[in-house]
Amino acid sequence: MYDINTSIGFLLSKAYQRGWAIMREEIEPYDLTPPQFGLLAFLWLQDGLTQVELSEKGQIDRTTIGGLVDRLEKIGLVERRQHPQDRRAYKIHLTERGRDLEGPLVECAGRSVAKFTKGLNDQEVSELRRMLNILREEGSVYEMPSC
Amino acid sequence: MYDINTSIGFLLSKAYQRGWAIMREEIEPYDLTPPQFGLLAFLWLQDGLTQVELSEKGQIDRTTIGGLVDRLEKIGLVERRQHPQDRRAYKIHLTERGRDLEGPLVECAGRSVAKFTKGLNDQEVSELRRMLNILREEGSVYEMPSC
DNA sequence: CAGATATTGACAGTGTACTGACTATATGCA
DNA sequence: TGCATATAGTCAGTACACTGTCAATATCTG
Repeated sequence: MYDINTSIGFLLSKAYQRGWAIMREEIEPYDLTPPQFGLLAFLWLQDGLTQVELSEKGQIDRTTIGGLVDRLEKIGLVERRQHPQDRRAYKIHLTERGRDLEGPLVECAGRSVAKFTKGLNDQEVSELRRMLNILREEGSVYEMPSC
Repeated sequence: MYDINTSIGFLLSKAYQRGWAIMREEIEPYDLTPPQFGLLAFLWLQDGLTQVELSEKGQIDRTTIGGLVDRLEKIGLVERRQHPQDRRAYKIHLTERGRDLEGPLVECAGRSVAKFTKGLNDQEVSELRRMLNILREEGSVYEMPSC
């Protein structure tokens, strides 16, 4: 008999939802959601990416990026600037406020992860990270690593 | 420096999305989505639950259940029946077709998990299941197990 | 029994995620 | 150069997932 309660997919979705909710609560004071935080985090690593570049790095659909940028632009954390070489594209830039938020938001993220993984020790978290990294890949990355 | 690419939350969301997409593709012929499959799976275990009961078992918001039931009802896999003791509530029942789909859909689920976890061995999958079970809990379950 | 309180489900609104179609612009090739 | 093709971003549509609110109905308490 099939018991969904032990299904990997079901457990994954519930763990994901709990993590999302914990993070959401932590960054609530900044009026942000976890995906919005994620997009900011990619810009902290490298500013001035186009929406397609953000989409590729973040493995997020193009149309979803559009909405995320809209909302972050509205609250003044990023801005769209014309791409100098490509008139179809925008370059997404952090505003000063967007840059300044890196410190406090990274602290929020730290607290969220701590709360979320309270039931696991450090070695288990590393192991989890390793397995999730395998699961998120399309497979092709590992199928022909040396060709 | 904060690198979101190694963040548990980020990896979790990407693994979840890939799992969702694989399952979606597998059950596409039945015009179902993974959450709809999940709801059916709870009814295969126990038919005739109310929306609140489904919501609790599946850890899904009440309002989300409403929409899922709407869609499953529309394609004729479940039906709402009046609760005999409580005029506020419905009992959600599988139709014959909803029951008959258990076999083929469980096979789809098996294929999906196999494809999804191809990069992990059986022992790793067990370990993953154990960790996800810890992560999805609110914590309170384990804080006072014997009080 | 009557009034306070809780519960069931619906609805509106927001945000994420994806599909498919579309416009505008770049690019590659004959 | 000029046409076919590809790419960047948007929009419309669908489905989750959650919040907050509301009406109808149960239940608890005095």
